[in-house]
Amino acid sequence: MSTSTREKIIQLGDDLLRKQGFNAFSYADISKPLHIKNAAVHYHFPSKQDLAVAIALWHKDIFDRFSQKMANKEPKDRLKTFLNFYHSIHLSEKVDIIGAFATDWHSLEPKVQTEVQEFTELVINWLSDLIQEGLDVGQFRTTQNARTTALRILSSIFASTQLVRITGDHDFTRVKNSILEELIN
Amino acid sequence: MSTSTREKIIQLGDDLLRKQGFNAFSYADISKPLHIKNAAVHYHFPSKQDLAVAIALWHKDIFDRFSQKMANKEPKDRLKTFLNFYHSIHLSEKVDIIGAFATDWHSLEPKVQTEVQEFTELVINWLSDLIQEGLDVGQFRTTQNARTTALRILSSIFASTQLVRITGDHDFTRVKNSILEELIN
DNA sequence: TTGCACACTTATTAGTAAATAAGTAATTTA
DNA sequence: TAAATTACTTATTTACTAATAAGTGTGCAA
Repeated sequence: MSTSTREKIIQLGDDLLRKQGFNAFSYADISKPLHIKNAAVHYHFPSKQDLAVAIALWHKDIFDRFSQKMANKEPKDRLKTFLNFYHSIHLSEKVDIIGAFATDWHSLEPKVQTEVQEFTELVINWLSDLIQEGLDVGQFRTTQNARTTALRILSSIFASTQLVRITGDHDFTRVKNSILEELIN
Repeated sequence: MSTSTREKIIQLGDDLLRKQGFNAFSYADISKPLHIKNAAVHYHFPSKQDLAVAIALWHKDIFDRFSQKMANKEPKDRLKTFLNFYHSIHLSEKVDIIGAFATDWHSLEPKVQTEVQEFTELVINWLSDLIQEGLDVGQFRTTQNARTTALRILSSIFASTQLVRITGDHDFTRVKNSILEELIN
């Protein structure tokens, strides 16, 4: 199964967005490694904002498949897999897509913002459901409600992908473990 | 007491950095509102990276004065003031300086990175000390050590300034309150 | 009063940005 | 097999970017 040029552009764009920031990469950074011309990228995504929309949609798609695959797993394992996923983001020297979009928020067009908002709600709702389920079966403990706990877990883990760029590696594992410890007896 | 042009450039640069992102603003965005020429900005800060250094140093300076002013307050009040400070960041539609620098990390020169690292350690150490002190006097409870707790609080609160750009206002207060509730009996 | 540092402006440059128009070759469809 | 569609390239444009060289006026110091 070969990857289409369109798909390659999205993946490389995502990589650049999360490694350097949305306004720190250009179409030349995409066209050169793919050995195509600037205009070929514009053929698939007329504007950079169109590319941003496609990247957001791609993440929604990946997350949908992820949550379907995890549907029958128990809450604790779902959370662990989620945190391990962020660990792999950290190891690849990227930051989370939510944070990457958030810091450049005011340079994004409404159509991009809407997609990012939908993706973010998808993740928060998935996390909230997971936590509620864990509370119901007595696997988790927390004094906060499910959405608040979800927000704190999400913010802690995605901020960590940013923070450890500054403070260094060891702090990521520290935060990751503390999230689990806090929730699980 | 009038503000020097140099100071105005730093403050406006900081504003733009945290509203739009480091690579989303130009020297023209600074010179126009201040009614000076592009080259005047370059006179004070020859390169954009020099301006970034100055912004980081400015934050170190502000934080030093903040921590001196708070030195005699009890841990609980220090933490509350710290969280309220982030609330004001959120209200002014900015993100935290640490996150703003982190997402554009790979487009920053070493001299900038070093200053940002030093500022970040300053904040983490201040938070750690505050938490340790709170634990010692029985004002806080946590199963984690002080640095881990500091990292989780910092990441939660600075990520929230980003996250609520996407999800909306109400979630900020939610997270802020949950940080306090979790720590204080 | 001379001269020199300071805080700029004027004017320009070299480079890069996103974006588009027009052309081409290969494949698909009618 | 003619026509249209797809996936590009070539070539160019407009606009902006950071950065710099050279000049200007103002005020202070020797």
